[in-house]
Amino acid sequence: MSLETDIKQKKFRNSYQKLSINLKYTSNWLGYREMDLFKEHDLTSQQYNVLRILRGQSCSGVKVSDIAERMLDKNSNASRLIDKLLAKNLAKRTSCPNDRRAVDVVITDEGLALLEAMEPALLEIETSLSEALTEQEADQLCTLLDKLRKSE
Amino acid sequence: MSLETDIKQKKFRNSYQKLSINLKYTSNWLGYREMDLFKEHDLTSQQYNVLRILRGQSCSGVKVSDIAERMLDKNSNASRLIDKLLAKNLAKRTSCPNDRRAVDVVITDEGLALLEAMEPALLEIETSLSEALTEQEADQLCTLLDKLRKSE
DNA sequence: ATTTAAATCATGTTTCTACATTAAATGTAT
DNA sequence: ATACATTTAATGTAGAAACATGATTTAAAT
Repeated sequence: MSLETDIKQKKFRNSYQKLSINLKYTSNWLGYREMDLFKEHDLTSQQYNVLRILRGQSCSGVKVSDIAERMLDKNSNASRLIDKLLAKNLAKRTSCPNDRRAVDVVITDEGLALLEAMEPALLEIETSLSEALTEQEADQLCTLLDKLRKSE
Repeated sequence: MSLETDIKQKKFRNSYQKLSINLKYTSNWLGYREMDLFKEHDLTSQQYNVLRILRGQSCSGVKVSDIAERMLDKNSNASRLIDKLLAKNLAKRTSCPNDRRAVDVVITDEGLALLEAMEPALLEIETSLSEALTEQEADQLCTLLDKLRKSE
């Protein structure tokens, strides 16, 4: 369905307003698809996001402030998100010896296993996207999104 | 900045994973820009979204269920959002005579005036987007987003 | 050395979201 | 007409997010 019929709005002020609305709508649309999967594993999408970041640095551990910086949703409270992961044994905190303000967070084996377990379903979502867009189109979309963010 | 440097992730599983992340990241990026404006007028982006929907049907009024259906964020509690707008005199409820279950919501003059007052700043954001993308590119991006949502 | 500022993370509080439940009105079939 | 299901909106509640503040450690300035 086109955006117009989806949200029942016929006219837009200009191409950029339409783009803004479409971008948010499509991002939410995809978010809801993933959310079902996250819920099955008792994760929020933010918690998953943190786990993914931790896996990317699983050897060394990541400071809380670095996690916050890399998160897609900048306003999230990384400290509390990590509390949740801790409570589920998906991550662990280790105080950083050379800077006692900092806290290194590391993903546990259990956390890695959870990500592993979710992989097939995520791949399935990605495969379904590949039915709609060719790889070239997906790359092109990415390039346009990157370009959009260049504006001040 | 490219997505890779923004979120400090070098490698992606495939083009579609990268697209998923980029889509969410870019949507949030734009959302934050608008949020500042909304806050200045004591609105959340959801409340603004509802006001925009109401304006689109300002003559007739919109049922709560229709608002919920058209919202970008489907899970929002339209009923409570409307409470907030009511408390600020931006919308009013009128019970629907031919179906007493339904409640028609109408935007007030004050609501219309608020939208009017925000228009210049929103246009400014859109103008800044036009520095990054041509109109053709914006349309192309829209088309690709529509196409993406066709997948099941 | 002492003071000041900055960085880092945790916590308190308020508001919002997600989900289930309730309540009333309407539709439908017998 | 009655019974039962469905639609529509509001509310109760737990949990999460948003935002401000506080506590501790480090770095910088004088």
